Formats: sequence, structure tokens, C-alpha cells
Amino acid sequence: MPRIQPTRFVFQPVQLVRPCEIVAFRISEAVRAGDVRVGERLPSEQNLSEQLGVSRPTLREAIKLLAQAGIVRVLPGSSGGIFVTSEAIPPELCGLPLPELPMQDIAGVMEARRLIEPHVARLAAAYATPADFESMRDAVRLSEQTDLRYRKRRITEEGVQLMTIASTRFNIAVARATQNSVLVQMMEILVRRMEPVRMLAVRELPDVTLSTRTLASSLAAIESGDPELIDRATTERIGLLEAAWERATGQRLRRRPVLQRLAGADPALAASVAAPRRKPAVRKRA
Amino acid sequence: MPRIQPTRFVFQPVQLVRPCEIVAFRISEAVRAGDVRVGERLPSEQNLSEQLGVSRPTLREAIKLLAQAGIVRVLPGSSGGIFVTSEAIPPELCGLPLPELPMQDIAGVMEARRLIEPHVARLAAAYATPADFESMRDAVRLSEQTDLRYRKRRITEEGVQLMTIASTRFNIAVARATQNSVLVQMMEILVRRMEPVRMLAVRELPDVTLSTRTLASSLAAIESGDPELIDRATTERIGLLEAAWERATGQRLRRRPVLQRLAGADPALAASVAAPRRKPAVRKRA
DNA sequence: TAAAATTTGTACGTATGTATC
DNA sequence: CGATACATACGTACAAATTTT
Repeated sequence: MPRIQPTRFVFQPVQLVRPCEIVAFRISEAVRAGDVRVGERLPSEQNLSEQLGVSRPTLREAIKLLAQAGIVRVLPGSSGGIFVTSEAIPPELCGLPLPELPMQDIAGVMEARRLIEPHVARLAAAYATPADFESMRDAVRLSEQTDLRYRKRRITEEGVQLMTIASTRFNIAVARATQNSVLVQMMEILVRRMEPVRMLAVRELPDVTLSTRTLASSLAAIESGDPELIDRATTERIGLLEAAWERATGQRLRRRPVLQRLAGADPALAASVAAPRRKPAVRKRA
Repeated sequence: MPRIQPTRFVFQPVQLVRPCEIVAFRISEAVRAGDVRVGERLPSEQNLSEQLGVSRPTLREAIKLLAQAGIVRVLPGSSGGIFVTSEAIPPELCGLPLPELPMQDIAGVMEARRLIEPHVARLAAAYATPADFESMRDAVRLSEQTDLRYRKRRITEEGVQLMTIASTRFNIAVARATQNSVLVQMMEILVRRMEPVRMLAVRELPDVTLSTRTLASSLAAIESGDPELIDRATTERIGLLEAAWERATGQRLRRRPVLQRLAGADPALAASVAAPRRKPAVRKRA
């Protein structure tokens, strides 16, 4: 009897993450997003463990990870607690349960960002609350303050991290402004995977203030509410990263034919936005 | 002295999933996506456990879950193995580790879909391989065959599930055709969260064939490569779900004022303008 | 000065799930 | 396929530290 051949489907290995790692990640995320600031005290271990639905030992394990990474410091006693000490989260140590993505796959992240981020920004402009705008401004301020410190001297590792955090925080704030939790979730995925390129971009930027300026102009665009301005600013910001990626890898990104028309029936704008690289085979329109 | 007030930040509870649940979920995902078909045999336990990076007992536990859900059947002996018996995966039993989303939040899922799916479909049209097109056609065929069986009589629970699977499979196939793993990941998130509405829509559809027809026209649009056709077909398909949601909840979805000028950013106005199910603005072809 | 309150730190027993044989 | 051994997480309880009363 001929042997039935099994399907040759390949599964990706599952990565099992421990609860304490998830918890550490969640807290670091709150720090990154600016929900808790440096110097502030987190709720008590008791409270946190209840909020997060884990036992206190597990939470303590998570805090230990964060303390080792230098993000929090714990002090005993009645006026003690868990204090945030730094916003510069080392990307490899903060317990990120995501598999590190090779540079090649990051191209896909940027493509996805280019697809959705302009729309998210438009939605944000439509639905942002005053608090949302304040969060965005906060992120821009962080970026400004940081590159003010490195205008003269060479940027340090901490500076790179802070600039990266500012960008990330801005993106999250914009996504939150849509009042759509699914979009927030997606932006979190994108933003996290984008981190390596972001740091690379900040590090090798010809002008340190460039990142801050694009951030500020994105903010201004969203505040103005003008869709085309929003598209342009957002696209420009993404272009910065794409250029960094292309310089770093020596490869070219595929530019999709999609955005051409997205920008709003303005061929001139779309053309200026989409770099005149290889145009993917666009089917002839009948 | 005033006690230092802790930050009153609220964390969402972490959901911990067991490895065997993750594995069961992954395999069911492969079945859903059509990577393994009914009647086919999965690789051996040994092979699977190696691929997935878990121990054999863990994998067996996962298989047990799937067997209970009626998705696979395990036969002993030399010509035995793990055989796929059904593509109709009960949404609550197949061990999906996602928190069930309230109907309200699903509105956000649909908004996100409306934002990205047309673009994904366009990318798919540009980059799809023949194999990708074959996957899409397969999904449409499944939908056709299913509603052929329920043309006369009332649709059964299994029929609803099969139609839902077909829709899901089509979406995944389209996302895969972009050759962008990040977009695939996002579509998987969306599609999974959409499931409840999808089943609801299929169940209460005035005409059983309607779902299949929109699927087919989406496919045709992507095959044609015409961006505007793609937009129209995709939007129509999403509109079907949105209508189902609105009927089920008695509420109205917010329609993004993004397409029209939003200088005022007055949501009430925008909603009132967009409320009547507006046909997607069809641009005149030059 | 001392006690009380709050918060972190430590330890143990149990249960569950996984890995190895 | 079953059984044993190991790791992990939970819940609880109590001790230590520090500030407030």
C-alpha cells in the first residue's frame, strides 16, 4: 500500500513567553508611551498585580527585569515604591517578546506604515481630544529638548534612545487620537518593529534636528486638519526612515503603485512624494 | 505630610495562554487558511513537534483539543496519522487565545479594515503570484460550493461556518499576495476579530449568494488590476458587514470624514453627511 | 519616644504543565 | 502511550524598612 504522503507545510516555531516577561513589557510600554513619567511612582505591587491579573511574585519578577534594565528603581518603606528612573529603554533588555526582525523584513513594516499611517493621521485630526493633542505636543517637546542637548556635541547612545522614544510616543499618541483601539494595536506592532531602523536613522542623520522638525511639521499638519498637508508631512517623515534603511542596506525599497492615487487625485503631489524609483509593473488601464 | 500619590494608570490584565493552546491555534489557522485541506494528513507528531518547537506531549495535547473540536481525527497504525476532517472550525472551541471583543469594539475593526483593505488589495493585484491567485480562487470556490448546498434550504450552522471560512481565507490570500508578512499579520488580526460579525452577516443575509457574489467580484477586480474597481469591490464587501453590524446593534458606525474636507472636524456633521449608505465615490475615468 | 500604617522583601506549600524516559 | 521529575506560577503568610501619627 503506497504510503500517504504527509503535507509538507512548515510551521513557525511557537515562542512561549513567561507571564513576568509580558508584564515587564506592558509596563515598559506604558513608560515608552509616556503614560508614566520619570520620577513618578507606580502603584503598589499589590495594586499592580491586581490590575494585571498576575500574582505578586510574578509581578516582582517583572519589576526585577525592569530594574536590571535601569528603567525603575524600587525603594522599601512606607514612602517607598516603584519609581520610574529612565525613559531610555534598552531595546534588547526591556523584555520584548517579539522575535527580532531581520532588516529585510523591516522593508515590509515600512511599506505597511506608508499604507496606513497617513489615514491614521487623518482620522486623528478628525477625532483627537485636547488631551490627545497634548500628548502629541509632549512627544515633540521631548524630541526638541533632546536634540537641544546634542546640537553641538555628538549624540550619545542615550540621546539616540530618547529621540527614538519621542518618535514612537508621537506615533502612539496619533494612533490613540483616532479613538480606535484596533488602530492603536496595529500602530504598536509597526512602531515596535520599526525601532531598529528608527535608531539607525537618528544615529546617522546628517542633521540632528531633522527628526524633530519632521515631527513638528506632522503635528502642525494634524492640528491644521488639512488632509493633504497631513499626507505630505506623514509621508515625508516615513521617507526619512526609508532613506535610512536604503543607505544602511544598500538596497532599494519597492515603492508601491498604490500611493500614487491615494494622495488625493493630485498627480503632482503624489509624484513628488513617491520617489521616482522603479515603478512596479502597473497594469495598463483599459 | 501628603503621601506621594501613585500614578493612577490602569493596566489591562495580561492573558496567559498555554503552549498547547497556541499550538492548536496555529494548526487551526493553517486549516483555516487552506494550507492543509480536508482529507490531508498532517506531518507526524515527531515532525510537527520539531517544527513547532514544543515537546511531543504538548503537541499531543493540542491535537486532542483539535480532535475534540472535530477538526482532525487521529488514526493509529502505520498508515495512520493526523487527518484533517473538517474546515468548519467552531470559533469558541478551537482554542483561540484572543479576548473576545465586545460588539462595540468591532466597529473599530471595521473602520481599520476600511482604511487598509483597499490598499492591501491593490498591492495584491500588483504583486500576486499565480499561486496567490489560485488561493483566492479556491476561497471563492469554497464559498460557491457552500451556498450551492443551501440555495433551497435554510442555512445550517456548518454552512455559516464554511461561508465564514471562505471569506476569511480570501482575505488572508489577498494579504499574502502582497508578499508582505507584516500586512499578513495585520490582516490576520483584523480578520480574526471580525469573525463574530462575519458569521452574523452570513446568518442574516437576505440572500445567501450575496456573500459569494461580493467575493467573486473582489476577485475579479483584483485580477483586472484596475485600482478603482478594486476599491469599489472591496468597499462593497466591507459595506455588507457594516450593514450587518448596524442592523444587529441598532447603532450607526462613524464614517470617517476623511474623504471629504474636514477643516471643521465636526464629527456630528460628518456623521450626518456620511450616514446614508453612500456609494463609494466613483471617479470618472479619463 | 513610640506605635501604627504602608510598602517592599522573603519563604513555603500547592497546583499545573512541560520535558524526559 | 504512560509515568516520573522538573520548572513555573500562584496564594498566603510573615518579616523588614521607613514614614507618619
